[in-house]
Amino acid sequence: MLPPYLQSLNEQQREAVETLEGPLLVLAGAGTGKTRVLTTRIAHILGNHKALPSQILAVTFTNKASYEMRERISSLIGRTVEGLWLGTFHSLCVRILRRHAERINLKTNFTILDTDDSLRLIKQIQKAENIDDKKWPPRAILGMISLWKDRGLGPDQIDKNNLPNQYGPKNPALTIYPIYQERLRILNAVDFGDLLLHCLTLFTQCTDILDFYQHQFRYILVDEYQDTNIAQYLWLRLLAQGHKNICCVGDDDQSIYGWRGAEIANILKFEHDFPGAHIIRLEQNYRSTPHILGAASGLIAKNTGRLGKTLWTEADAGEKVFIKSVWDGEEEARYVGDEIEALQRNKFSLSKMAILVRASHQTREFEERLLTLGIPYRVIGGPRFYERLEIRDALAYLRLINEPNDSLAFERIINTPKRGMGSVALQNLHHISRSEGVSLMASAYKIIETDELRGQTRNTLANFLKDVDRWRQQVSFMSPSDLAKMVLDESGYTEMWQRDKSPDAPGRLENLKELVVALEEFETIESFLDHVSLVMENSSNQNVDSISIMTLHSAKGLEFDIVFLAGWEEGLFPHQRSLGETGLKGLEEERRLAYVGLTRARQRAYIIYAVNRKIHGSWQSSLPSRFIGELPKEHVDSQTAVTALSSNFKIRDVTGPARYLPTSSGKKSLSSASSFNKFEVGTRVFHIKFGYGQVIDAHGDKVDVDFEHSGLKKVITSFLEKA
DNA sequence: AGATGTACCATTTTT
DNA sequence: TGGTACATCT
Repeated sequence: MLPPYLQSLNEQQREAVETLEGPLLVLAGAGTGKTRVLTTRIAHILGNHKALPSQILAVTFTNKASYEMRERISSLIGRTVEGLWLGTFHSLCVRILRRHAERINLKTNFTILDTDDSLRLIKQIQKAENIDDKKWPPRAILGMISLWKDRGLGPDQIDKNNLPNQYGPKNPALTIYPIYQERLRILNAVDFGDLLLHCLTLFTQCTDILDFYQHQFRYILVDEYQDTNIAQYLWLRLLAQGHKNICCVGDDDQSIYGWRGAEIANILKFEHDFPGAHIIRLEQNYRSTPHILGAASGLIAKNTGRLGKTLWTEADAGEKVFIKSVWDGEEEARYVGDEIEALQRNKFSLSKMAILVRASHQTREFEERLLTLGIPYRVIGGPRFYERLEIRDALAYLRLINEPNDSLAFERIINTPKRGMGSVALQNLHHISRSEGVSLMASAYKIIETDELRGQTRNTLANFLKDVDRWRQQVSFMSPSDLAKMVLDESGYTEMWQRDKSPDAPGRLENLKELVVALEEFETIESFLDHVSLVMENSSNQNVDSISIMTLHSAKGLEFDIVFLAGWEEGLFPHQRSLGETGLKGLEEERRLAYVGLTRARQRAYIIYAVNRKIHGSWQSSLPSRFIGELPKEHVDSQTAVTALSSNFKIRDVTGPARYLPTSSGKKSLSSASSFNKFEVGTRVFHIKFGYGQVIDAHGDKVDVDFEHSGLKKVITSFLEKA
């Protein structure tokens, strides 16, 4: 008799769950239930008492995925599970490093720096080393260093004769990398990449520790294997050498993190790395309609070097992928907003819809439109709570209390609120810090013993140091939440915002309160800071039914009934920068991204492209994305012709920018009988804003309507419904 | 020290 | 277009 959780699986899924011994690679296409396989597998291992929770190591791509997996496992086996090693690579590495950091010359209370801090640090180094930050922006330097780290290379492991980059041999990242690592050590801090790198160092240098974990983890499971980078791959391979029970789930067609060092090659050489590996393919798609699946499959077939899967489904045909051409970004947002409202009227819930964009700045126009329409939305992966100015300041206070050598935190708050410690005083501290190789805090202690600073500045600095000392002494007597509240009050930070007359000051005070509340859930400041640096989702996940806006990258692993794919234009998607340097490789990754986007949709997918787009304040005309042309005709419903006409009409409306627009190209004058015939003269129509009315004149997709309440208006047919 | 003004350039994607 | 780095002002 099969346990109930196995009964509902198909043959391949069940095989993937039940093959418990030896290396296993599950090649799972989009929407084939790979996450389900992973959770069921863990439940199965636990249910059969094959292993204790602590003997299972499961790696997911996001923290959110971990939470969801944990919940599903609990519901499958009917009880909560404690002690699983379930998390992202990063969170698992933190867990290990917090135990053993001192073995590799790192203090266990290290701070985890985010990208912002890393950039500031690099900038400081560039200044000190006289490296032009115009020619070599810190972002580029950090990108280079991160890439090395993603490949598992420390500063002393770089092959100077074989630099894998486009910047050439004079690349200052080479100089900066060792200095950067040394500075991090002084700060007692690590960056994202270090988490993996230090963990690797730990495993290779301390064989007893590696032994211990190799023994402990009897079952290793990895989700989204196609997006592991070399460092993560090495990490996994080391740990898997013990029991060799590693189960990786992935889809080469959904590899979209090549730019971050992910290697599809990892999935291709799995058999080689783990001899005797078993391979299972999941090809039955349970998510999308055949039209959506057909469009996506046709698109991805243009890529070369695929492992190749043939997805199929038993679902009913459903609707074709809908392609819509619009005049510009504004109309795009308007169109999407109107569709959303129409769908809402048909009882679709907002939480089942998503707007997916290529680049995060595209979210803005949609946000504005949804705000005016009063449609609740949330931007996934957008500006986050913990990235707000006031929260970062407050966190800096906590960081400094937790680790006084965290100079970046020190620098952030030494003059916030204003204490009269200006740039001159700070430069003095930096000078000492650099020449003696100590932190800013330590430099401050030194300088107040001297006459380097003016009397008053010296006093304020001395007082600040006393304050920090006092706060540090309270750590063991107060809860993190109470301590934070006290620190914010005593430092004058709260007061600073209370005095501030600007309109956003009250909101900031609210956020600070929210931070204090959030802290209540944590036992130590350190655990809270870990949470902040590793967990990215917005804390304000209200229960309001709302539509999601996000980038295609953030949409990975998610699914929605209705998906709006916006901005499918050459240059934007595929993005110009992905084409330039990496050529075909870049293009294929963009195509996989398009594939990921399409396959998020269960019932209906819209693809939208604008004929004109504003870039850096000036208008540019754009061509439809080549991906649109690559979609099999039988699976799409295109309205290109309608829009060509609409462009001509709209030029009259656009006053300034219209000058820069090209005259319409011949290609778009193809006619399709579909949409604008619907609204012939005399048709009774409904308009969202103007209500009911009658068409009195029609030209192209623009019609004159006599509305019962609003009078004569010229409107676009896409706003209209037949009444 | 801090506030105000001006010139310049550009972020594609994120654990 | 809008953010930010630097220069100049009070």
